Amino acid sequence: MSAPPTVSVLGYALLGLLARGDQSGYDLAQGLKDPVSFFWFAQHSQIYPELARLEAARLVRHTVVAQSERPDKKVYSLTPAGQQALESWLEAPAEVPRMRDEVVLKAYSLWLTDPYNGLRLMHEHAEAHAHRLAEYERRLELLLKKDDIHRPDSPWFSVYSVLMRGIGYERSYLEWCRWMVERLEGAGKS
Amino acid sequence: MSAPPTVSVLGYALLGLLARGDQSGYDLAQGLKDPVSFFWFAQHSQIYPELARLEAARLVRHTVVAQSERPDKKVYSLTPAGQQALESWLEAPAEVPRMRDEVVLKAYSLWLTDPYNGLRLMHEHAEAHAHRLAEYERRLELLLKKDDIHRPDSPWFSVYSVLMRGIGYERSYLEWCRWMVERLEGAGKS
DNA sequence: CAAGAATATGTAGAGATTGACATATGTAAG
DNA sequence: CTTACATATGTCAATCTCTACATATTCTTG
Repeated sequence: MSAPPTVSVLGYALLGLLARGDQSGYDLAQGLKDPVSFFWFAQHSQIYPELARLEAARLVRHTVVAQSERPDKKVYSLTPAGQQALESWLEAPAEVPRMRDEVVLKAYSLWLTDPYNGLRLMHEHAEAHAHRLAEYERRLELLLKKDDIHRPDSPWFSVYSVLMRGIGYERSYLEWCRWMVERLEGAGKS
Repeated sequence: MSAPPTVSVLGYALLGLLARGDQSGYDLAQGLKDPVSFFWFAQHSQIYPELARLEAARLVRHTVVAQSERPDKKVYSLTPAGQQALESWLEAPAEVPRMRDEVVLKAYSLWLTDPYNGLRLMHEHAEAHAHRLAEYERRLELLLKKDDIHRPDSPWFSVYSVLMRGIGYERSYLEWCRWMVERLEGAGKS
């Protein structure tokens, strides 16, 4: 009768990555960059201790793999208990996510300052989101060539899912930035 | 020659709220709920210490106001230095916000589990976002009756701005949830 | 051969955040 | 009269997160 191990959300993120294949902490840190970073992220300094905790809870285990051309690495894999923990988490309801967005927070005080400041801010971020959107759309195009993506039990379906959310997010953000630019330009004859 | 006081983002959120009018810590906690909560939030246990820090840095000051029908309160107001700090922050560039969204993180592992779990998750969140969207749209309607909202130096312009972002966000989230439901229903003949 | 970049794993300290605990007043409902 | 609720302000401990520090290997570039 052990208490169900308390796993942080980062822990579940790592378990979810490991469910797609065994990886080292370094790989996981990279994996949290590429497609995943827009909905979860962490530094390696957070990942290594978290892996140790997951291992102490017997949700993952590792084997040391010697590499001739690189430093040795610890390759982690899910245990059955880890798989089970991941599935229980998936079945549990999730809070409606709350976001913290410093740009929108600035928008809330933009009335205090010269419209030019807002204009600059919105131009910069329009560019950043346009860039991300283009990148996500490029990936979607590649992804659509697979037919696996339509089967909900395929990991590619999940990649497809989160990519669609990323595109929706970036598109709506970009639209907002452009709307802001219009508004601020229309009035900013200073 | 004092070093420029380091203010947390929460600190700027509070300064931004105080720029709209003097308030108590309790009021600020409420203010961080209503229109603001979708882009920033904090508990009162974070707000009171932060106000103390802002006051130590001379960016705000307070006066105790006795109330006959309620406990006394401390009403905070911006100092000139606080106003200045807020404006400097507005002029500084902002990082492209990264989000942490547990729902999308779950979507990334949904391929591991019965489509029914995903379906339930997406139904729940579709409802939550539809509800928020309706609320924001209701507020927008009220707001559009004001004509102040078109002047970028009016606080109502800023409310308009963040409301538009909120609507864009909720709308794109809702669309995604519904898209997910379609996908999962179409395949989930188990 | 020296410097830099990518791989690889960790620790330490500071700061941010949450949830629980703590206290006090006044009003409204039962 | 008792309970619950809204107002009002705070502290504490645990956890999460970030930045910087620390070390070691191998390959590539100059």
